[in-house]
Amino acid sequence: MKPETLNFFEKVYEVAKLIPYGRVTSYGAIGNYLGAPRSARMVGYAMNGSHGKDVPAHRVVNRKGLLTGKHHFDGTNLMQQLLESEGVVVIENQIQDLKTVYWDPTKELL
DNA sequence: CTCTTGACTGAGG
DNA sequence: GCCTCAGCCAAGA
Repeated sequence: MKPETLNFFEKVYEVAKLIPYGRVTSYGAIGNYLGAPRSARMVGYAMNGSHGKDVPAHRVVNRKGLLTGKHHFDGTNLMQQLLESEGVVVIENQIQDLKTVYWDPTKELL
């Protein structure tokens, strides 16, 4: 049995918790930090189970800065509202100045 | 076991 | 910069 697979979900949660206030990152960045740059979809899949945990899933978006996971939140604009509350400018599910608020764990956290 | 789906990404036109 | 195609891994039916 490969414990790494089981840790994968937990690792995703840990990294998500490490995201600084007012910053966002991409699924691929987290996956890359975990050593699985090709498992970006799995990161999103893992986030699917982040409900009920202290994981700021609203800070995790795709590489385009698009809030693709907003449909998984209760409200229709909850995810966007949370980000804007942290100082992140979001328009129509699209993060503005992405490179400014972008946070790469492999560069910033390393 | 096989097929489908998904909170993705990179490459090509 | 935008659109489309293919690759990727895991879970559910």
